[in-house]
Amino acid sequence: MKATEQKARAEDQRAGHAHDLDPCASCDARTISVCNAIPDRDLSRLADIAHETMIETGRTFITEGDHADYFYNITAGTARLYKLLPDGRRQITGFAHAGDFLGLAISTAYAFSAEAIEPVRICRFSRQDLRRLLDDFPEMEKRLLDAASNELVAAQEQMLLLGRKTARERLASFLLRQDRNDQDGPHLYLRMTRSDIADYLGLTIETVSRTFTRLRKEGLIDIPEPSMINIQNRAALTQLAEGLAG
Amino acid sequence: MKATEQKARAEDQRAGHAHDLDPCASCDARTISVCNAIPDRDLSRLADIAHETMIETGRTFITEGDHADYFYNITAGTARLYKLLPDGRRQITGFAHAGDFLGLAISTAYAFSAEAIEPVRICRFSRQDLRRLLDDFPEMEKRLLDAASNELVAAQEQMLLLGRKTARERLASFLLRQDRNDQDGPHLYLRMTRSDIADYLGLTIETVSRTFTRLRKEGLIDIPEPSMINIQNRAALTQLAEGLAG
DNA sequence: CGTGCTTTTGAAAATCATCAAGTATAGTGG
DNA sequence: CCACTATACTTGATGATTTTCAAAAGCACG
Repeated sequence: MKATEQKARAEDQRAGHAHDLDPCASCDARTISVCNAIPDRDLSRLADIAHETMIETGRTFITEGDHADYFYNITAGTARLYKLLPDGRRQITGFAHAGDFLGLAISTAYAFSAEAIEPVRICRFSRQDLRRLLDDFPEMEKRLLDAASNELVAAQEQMLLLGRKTARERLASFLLRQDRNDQDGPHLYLRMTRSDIADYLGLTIETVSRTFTRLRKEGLIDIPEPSMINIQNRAALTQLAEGLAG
Repeated sequence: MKATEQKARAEDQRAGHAHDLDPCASCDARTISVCNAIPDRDLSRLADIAHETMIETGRTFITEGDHADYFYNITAGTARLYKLLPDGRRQITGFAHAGDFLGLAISTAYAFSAEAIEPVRICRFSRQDLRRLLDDFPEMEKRLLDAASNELVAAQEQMLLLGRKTARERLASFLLRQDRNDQDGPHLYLRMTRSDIADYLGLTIETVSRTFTRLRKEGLIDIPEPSMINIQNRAALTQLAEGLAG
């Protein structure tokens, strides 16, 4: 075991994660990630090339344009993925959660940056190591293809939102999507700021705020605090998200 | 050989394509498509499950929401891929050319519709047949993953365009991208209408037309006829596409 | 030479952005 | 415990880009 790996292991134990000889076997995210394609008896192969690290809130761990030497698997937390224009305009292309992988880009450079918006735990693989692993476990390649296909579908849905939906429709779509993904009980907790939401939906923070207020006044949602939303009228919100309401 | 396949073969010969015993071996699109992952000696395996068809201009051959039973490989022509909102608003998510594959969606339904905007030749595979082929030729799965990764990068770039670029910047980006893809000599020939361009860039046809006119008056481009564009000042257009110019 | 379609151009309207305060909320240090 | 600061969020007034509505011009086709 390399020193860097020992360090990562130690960090992880401080974070309160018990480990036997095979950290991948006890990984919370395994069953929901591409790693599940590796059979139990071969998990040590995976652990040998995985490098687990904690990323504190606000830290950028992938930078658009950098040489894409590593592949990442998020095992806890949330990251925002974004692209920048030279003058600072930002487009958030998605939010990554436990089970998501990043850095698939075949090209030599990352196509986006990734920054933790709450503490994130990542598993890092070098591209070479991953390539060898994929050669030995074709099932994992299938999983990656499935995951990439799903991301592509989500990206197409987002293009429809950005290109053709109004601010109200964008917010309605966003809330319903968040609600579907994050099942945190009756409330919907937004892990991102208004600024993140704006840059994700192609709007400004003012428009996001105003639109939330309007949806609240119309009784479609309730906002007990800025990052907590209750959906009050799901039917109306759904109609709105599909572009069927004023 | 099944009757339907004989019919397809016959159609194809009418279209002027010579065939030996193995149509995949003589396919113009093979070298630029995922089919290239199949070694020459196994091409008959591919040909056995492929069903080649001509699609006339204007015909929709994939409908969003339909059960995704088939996988398609475009071997000639151009198709527009789009999503619709119930009230008719349309977002074109891309244009597919020879070598592109469609219908990767893992989910049971197609996420978009596909319509020929000039005569298109497609190779159709049933999902089951393809699955078996992929199991036997892991290299093809790798190719699909590479292709999906590239599509994902393009989709993220398009999200930046739709969410954060002005009309001028969108048109500049569009023209440069088209120019990079279609190397038809000195001119850039647009295969799609203004309406298609508008629905691809999240604009209206009027805005597209006005913006083209303005770019022409400023000397960045020349428009000898509506579907033919000459880039006059590539540097300025590039600056504009990156958001660095007024 | 109409007829229908695409494209272009003009004027008015609307949505959303920008500019500008003002209000919460959380964290810090006295 | 209370200012004090920093940050996020909200709200208001104004403005600009883009859309909508409308019509004319250009082209292909029968």
